Amino acid sequence: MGAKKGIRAEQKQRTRAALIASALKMVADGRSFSSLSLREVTRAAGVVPTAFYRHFPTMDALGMAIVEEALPELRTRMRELRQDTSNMEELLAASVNVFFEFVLHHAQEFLFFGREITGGSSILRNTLRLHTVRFSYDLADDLARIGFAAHLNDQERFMVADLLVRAVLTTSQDLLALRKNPEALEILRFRTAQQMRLVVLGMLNWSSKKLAVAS
Amino acid sequence: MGAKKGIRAEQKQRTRAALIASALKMVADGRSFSSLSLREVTRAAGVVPTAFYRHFPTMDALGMAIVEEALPELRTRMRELRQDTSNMEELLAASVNVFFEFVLHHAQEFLFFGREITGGSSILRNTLRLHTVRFSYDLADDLARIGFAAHLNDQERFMVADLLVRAVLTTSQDLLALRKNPEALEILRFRTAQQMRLVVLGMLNWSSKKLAVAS
DNA sequence: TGTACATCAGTGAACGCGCGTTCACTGATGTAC
DNA sequence: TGTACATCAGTGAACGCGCGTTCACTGATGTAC
Repeated sequence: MGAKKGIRAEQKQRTRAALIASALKMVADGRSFSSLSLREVTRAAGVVPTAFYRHFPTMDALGMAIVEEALPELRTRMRELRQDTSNMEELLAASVNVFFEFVLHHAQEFLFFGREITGGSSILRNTLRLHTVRFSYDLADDLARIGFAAHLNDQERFMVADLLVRAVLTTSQDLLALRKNPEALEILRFRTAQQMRLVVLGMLNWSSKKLAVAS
Repeated sequence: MGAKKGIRAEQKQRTRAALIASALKMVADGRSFSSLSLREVTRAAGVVPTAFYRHFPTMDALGMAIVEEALPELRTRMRELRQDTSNMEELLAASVNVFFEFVLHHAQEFLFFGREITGGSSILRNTLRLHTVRFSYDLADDLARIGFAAHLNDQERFMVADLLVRAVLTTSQDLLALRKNPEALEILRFRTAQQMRLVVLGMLNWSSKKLAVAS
């Protein structure tokens, strides 16, 4: 690993990683990103405050770097998963499992995302929302391609995808809160899979007409 | 209004309201609650910093006061709504409408809730999560009572209620972002109602068995 | 390979500023008689 | 009603502290010849 970048470049990259790791750790420990000070972050990373500016112009820029390092990977992972599964029940289970594993393996990053998608920095907030909408567009595309949603129009497919994405993404915070409790984690995983199946059931029975149900 | 509390008590209550209003305004303007300083809040409220302690021991206590003043009211409102509607389609439309109106009329409070349910103060975060779960339990109860979900067991009814509550509550941030754009607001309202109808459709067709669908 | 110069990641002192909290206070409001 | 004392919401000075950012610097790494 690490091509012939030179000793200086390697060391710089190590410091950059330490700054990111320190900020992530503090947010994962319950702090909000917008209350972190540049001095705290550099102190935890073991460098002097002014060294920060060699890597990022502002704290927001550091936050953006965290987003861009994890979310594109999850996006690719979820799309690939949907390329080669033909059974709907398997697809649902696999989606929930891959998502849960990814979140658990990137726990600090997801605590950060969940916190900051509604957080105090508008640039971070908007970037995270944009990434979320991208997941929904991807899923809407795949729904059209796979064929289960052929009886829906584009707007309706996006509506379904948006609901699925929201339902799954909002579990990530609960998921991480239950990280140390395998039993509760299984209950959440089961319920999330049930909810996705419920949505898919609704989709399969969907018609644009109103429900003709009265009590 | 304002019984015989005495001049002093009235003035104290007015200052307290000014502190809450100042904090809400700053959060609604994009700040995160945990980055607000006690001095900022008192400055905006027009009192001296030390006057704060006559009303709240800490900033967190002020945040808790905001939660307890709005969420119980919404809870009551939603429960009452579900008491006397027998038509499912009407019930869905009315739920979305009442929720949207309530959020739009308590815009600052909901910007605060949406921000702080994942925010930096663990006591605020946990209190907001508790209130959310209460909404789900209420809805699960009502699903059992109304009778559309008689073929589901308790766990399944909670699962459905949890999905509906999440789906609706997570729109509140988008809703508020679109506050000044009636056209986009209508699109969101329409989509949210569609999503609730989709979930209800899934519920009506629910069976605990796996989906027997392959492409 | 050896030398002389350039680059630049990280240093450390210094700055002015807003912070939360303490404390003794003031003076209008409330109460006991 | 009038008086004398008690209460207490809000004041204002003071404190020590951590903050972001500036600046001139050092010395190891990189490069040109």
